[in-house]
Amino acid sequence: MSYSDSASQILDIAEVRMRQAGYNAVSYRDIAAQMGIKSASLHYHFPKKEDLGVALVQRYAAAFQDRLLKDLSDGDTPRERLSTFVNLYETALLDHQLICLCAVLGAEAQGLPRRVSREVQIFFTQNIEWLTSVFDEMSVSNPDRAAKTALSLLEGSMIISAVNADNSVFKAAADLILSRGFYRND
Amino acid sequence: MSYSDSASQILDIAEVRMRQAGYNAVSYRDIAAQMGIKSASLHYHFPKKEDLGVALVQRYAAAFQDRLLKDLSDGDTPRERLSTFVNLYETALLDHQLICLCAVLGAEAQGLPRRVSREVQIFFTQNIEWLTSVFDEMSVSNPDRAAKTALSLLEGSMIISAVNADNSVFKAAADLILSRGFYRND
DNA sequence: GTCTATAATTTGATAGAC
DNA sequence: GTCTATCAAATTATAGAC
Repeated sequence: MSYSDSASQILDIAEVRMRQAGYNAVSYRDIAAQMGIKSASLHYHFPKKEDLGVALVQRYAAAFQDRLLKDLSDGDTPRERLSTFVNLYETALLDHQLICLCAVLGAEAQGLPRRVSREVQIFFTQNIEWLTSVFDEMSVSNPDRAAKTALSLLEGSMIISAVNADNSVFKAAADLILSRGFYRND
Repeated sequence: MSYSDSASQILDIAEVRMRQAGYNAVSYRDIAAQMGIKSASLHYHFPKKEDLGVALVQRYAAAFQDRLLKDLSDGDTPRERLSTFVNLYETALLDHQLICLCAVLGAEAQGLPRRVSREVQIFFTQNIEWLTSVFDEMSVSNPDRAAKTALSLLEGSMIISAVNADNSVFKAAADLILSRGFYRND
């Protein structure tokens, strides 16, 4: 999926706002104002808000995958790949002070158009699958469990860190995921 | 803080909707419709929506503390107290299919009135402090770190479990928190 | 405490010209 | 692709009667 310059700019503005304040806080009027155009023009690119929401999550998930592949190197150990994964979340929080889009939308999923919440579900599922395969290579006794807890740690700690303005919460989560104790057998 | 019957009912309805779809998805009109009264009447109890939001989080946090104290027994070991804490979250998710109110509001905190987001912050901070004291009694090497990761696990896994309609994510998080490996030294 | 009436604003959305 | 013009609906909120 590729977008025009205008469509990309719409998605850029919408993404920032949505990651700060949620789906319902994003309005065509505000986006258009930031772009210096009229809100009616946005409907040319995304006829319904639902279309904008779906495109946003799809682009976000694709960009996440792209970035992950670019940051990975051929000779990386499973543990290094895990670290790269965690770093993607860390960069978003520390450099851009933004929570994961899917954490925000996931929290209000029952109020979203189904097409949007389905994309969020796909993002979580793909992340869990990717993490499971990494933990599997690390010979963790229960890779699926490790993957689910690791993703929960990242998403949950982002939220608490942002609210409390305390990055130590995220760092504690990231450290735990990368610690030996995390994937050691019980 | 105590509320009249009407105020309590308003808060009840608002809480369910907010935990499903977020702050902006709650409207005076919808609440009034469910109560069989007019939306203007709600302003007698909560003049501004911000007041409703603040009252909601305060009541939620107080009810959480009350329930925790009631569920705890005098002879409980630290480990049993931890289990009781986790059970509060588990009950909300499994029995009522609701995410923690503060997880939802925390995710969109940057778009909330400051008085509301401050209450969310207080809830998180108090939970971390309570958990820290429990982990401290368990002789965990870093109780603060354990508390922050435990809360992150609970909040994050609730969101993912709800979106994916897969309670195994929450169970994996709960199991990890209560496992020996979680609070073992690295 | 609840009502009627009303206001001001915002919002998503459409039709049709350029 | 963007504009003007317009709309219907929703939303928060207030004033004043009952």
